[in-house]
Amino acid sequence: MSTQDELRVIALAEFTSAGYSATSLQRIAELAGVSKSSVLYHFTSKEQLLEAAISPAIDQMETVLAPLETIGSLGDRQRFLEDFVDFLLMYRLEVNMFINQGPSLVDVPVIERGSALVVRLAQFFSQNSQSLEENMRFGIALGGAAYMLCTASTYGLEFPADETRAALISIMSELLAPISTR
Amino acid sequence: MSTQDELRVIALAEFTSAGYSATSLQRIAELAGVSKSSVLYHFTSKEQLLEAAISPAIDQMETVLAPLETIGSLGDRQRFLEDFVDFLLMYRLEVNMFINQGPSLVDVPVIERGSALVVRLAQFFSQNSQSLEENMRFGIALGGAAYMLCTASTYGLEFPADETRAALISIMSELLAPISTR
DNA sequence: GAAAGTGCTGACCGATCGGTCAGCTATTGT
DNA sequence: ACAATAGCTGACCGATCGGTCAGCACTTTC
Repeated sequence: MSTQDELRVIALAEFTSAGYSATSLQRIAELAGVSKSSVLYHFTSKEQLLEAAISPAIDQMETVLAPLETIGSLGDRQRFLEDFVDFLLMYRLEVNMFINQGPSLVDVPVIERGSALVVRLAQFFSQNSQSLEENMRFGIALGGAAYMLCTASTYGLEFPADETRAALISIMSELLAPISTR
Repeated sequence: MSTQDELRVIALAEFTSAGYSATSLQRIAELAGVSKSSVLYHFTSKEQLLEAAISPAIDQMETVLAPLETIGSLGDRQRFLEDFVDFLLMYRLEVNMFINQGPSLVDVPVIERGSALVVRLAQFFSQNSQSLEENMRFGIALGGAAYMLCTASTYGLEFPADETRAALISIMSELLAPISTR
């Protein structure tokens, strides 16, 4: 793995566990075994390092959300939900970072791009409905999944991946059931 | 309201929205219209200000969790859930702070006190059970509620309090249903 | 009315922050 | 053989961080 990739991985892990502003470039450099100057050689600024760390996840989220408006049958919905859960599992660090620290990282372009996607997703799930409970179901499913997927590993709880996936699909489809069966 | 109380309220709001380490004492002082020295007169350190800001919530959580082990009937469980939801609503800023930033604030005494309470609560909901899905249901309910209660106000979504309460009780009791009806 | 205490302040401290820059070494292209 | 480029570094910069301290204004106590 190239130094640049290594730095991106290390930065993402630190940003997620300690918080973006609590993580110094010096700290990232030490964990990677290089100098702070080297970090700033590969990335022009701390903010650009953040962008590089989470933009692949936002790109993938864009792809996953692409077929959103064409969803028709219940099968489509189930398929979409599974794809979305797979996305959450694959990019759980980035998602957790975005969900938990996003509000404090406004004006970072990649964060705003992600926020727009979440808004679009939320609108789909609450379209033609002002129901408070349905909005809350969506928010709890999203925020809860993000929380669960990261604090589990933080607290040392290791779960088998496929079992986690099955449980997550089950819970989220239950949470969103009143919406998808309307 | 005394200056000390004002500082606590302002600090809590800033810590929650911008993050603990991203919030400077200077910023808190400016928002309160006093000098940074004045902040450090009322609170001996930034960490102690954090303690003062969220310890009332942890105290209340201790009170709410006190009857946990004596819960027997389904009525007890419903009553407990409602009390817990009321606690979440009353201290939503503190809970959000604790859930989202807790992992990065280890070794702060009040945070560890809160973590111990969450562990106790999680153990109650998963007692005599190693089921992954039940653990995830609890985590999603807790993390999702914390996320929803704060980002709702962050994104400008204002909901009537009693309706929010009813929806939250409904969703959480559904999420924890497989547990409480075992 | 002196003494003590409360609330608050500006000046100042060392440490650390993100970021710049000149220059070193090693590889690559011609 | 030589120039160019890539990767990386230490020295250094101004700004800001959390925190200390002497002292000011005002109120309370005796």
